[in-house]
Amino acid sequence: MFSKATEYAIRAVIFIAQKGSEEHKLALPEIAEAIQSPPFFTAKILQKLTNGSQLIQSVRGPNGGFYIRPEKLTWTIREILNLMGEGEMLDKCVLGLKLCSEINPCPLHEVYKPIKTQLNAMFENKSIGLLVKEMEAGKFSLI
Amino acid sequence: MFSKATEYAIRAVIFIAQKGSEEHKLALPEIAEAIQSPPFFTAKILQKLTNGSQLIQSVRGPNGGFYIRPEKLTWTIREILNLMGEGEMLDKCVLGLKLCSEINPCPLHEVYKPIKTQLNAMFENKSIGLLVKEMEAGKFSLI
DNA sequence: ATAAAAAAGGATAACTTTGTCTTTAATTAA
DNA sequence: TTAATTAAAGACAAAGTTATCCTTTTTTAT
Repeated sequence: MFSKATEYAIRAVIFIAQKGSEEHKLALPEIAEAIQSPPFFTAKILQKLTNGSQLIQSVRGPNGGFYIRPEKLTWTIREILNLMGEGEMLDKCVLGLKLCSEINPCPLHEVYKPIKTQLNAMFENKSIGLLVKEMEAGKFSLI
Repeated sequence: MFSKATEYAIRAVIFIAQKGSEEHKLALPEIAEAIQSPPFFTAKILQKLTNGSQLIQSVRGPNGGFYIRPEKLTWTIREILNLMGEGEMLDKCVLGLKLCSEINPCPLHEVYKPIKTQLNAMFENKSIGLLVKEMEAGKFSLI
């Protein structure tokens, strides 16, 4: 459904939100280990999430690492998708038609419409903070 | 959601089913034009759909081209996905976790479950023949 | 038979994604 | 102030995807 990069991004953000804080930053090797992702590649991905939007924070040097500011916990998966450049996937035609729309629908348009609505709802309703809370409840895993 | 190759494959099959027959085969340029795909690339894709499964038939030489046997009209989009090697996408974890399952769920597993069910139903219920009938009803487009 | 038409098959190129490595810059602790 | 630590940045490599071209094979019509 998504690229590897985006999958790693979502998992990393959830892990950082759950285990990190300004007082206890998480270093790259720990993150990559936790979400089972290639460390150097993960570094590149995290840069996308720090640079413009500062969805996550990074600090260099000893005891440096990554953490997320509490106010960012209201952000949703959808925001991560947007930052990774895959947000539009949720708007696009399932058959890749450029012109697919209500007035010029592809053969799957009508069936896919309610599913697309639910996909959008899923990614827009699940905030990072909510996911962390659910993780704390002990039910979920990142590997 | 799917690769370009798979998108082209689905569109091509629908077009061939709708406009072609053993008596009136469709040549590659006509197919590529109709579904707005790159001709040479489309040729490669159609080979995948002829070779093993013979989802579509091909005939070389003058008046040759592609068509689909009537008995193949009961096949569904899911079969096309399988032939294109993307069928497993419908079974996989939305976060790409290898171990995600009912007993080791990822944070999105529960929300995604009913959506995945609907995606599977969509691709397994829409037979090629049904899609053609809906196209005939005049509502749908392939470009 | 021969020429033309069409797909099949193979080679290759362009581009993207994924992944790794090295150097640089920033920060901290001693 | 110095050394160690950590992310940032850039270069690069490997693999996969998308796309094009060329030659071969098959088939048909003449």
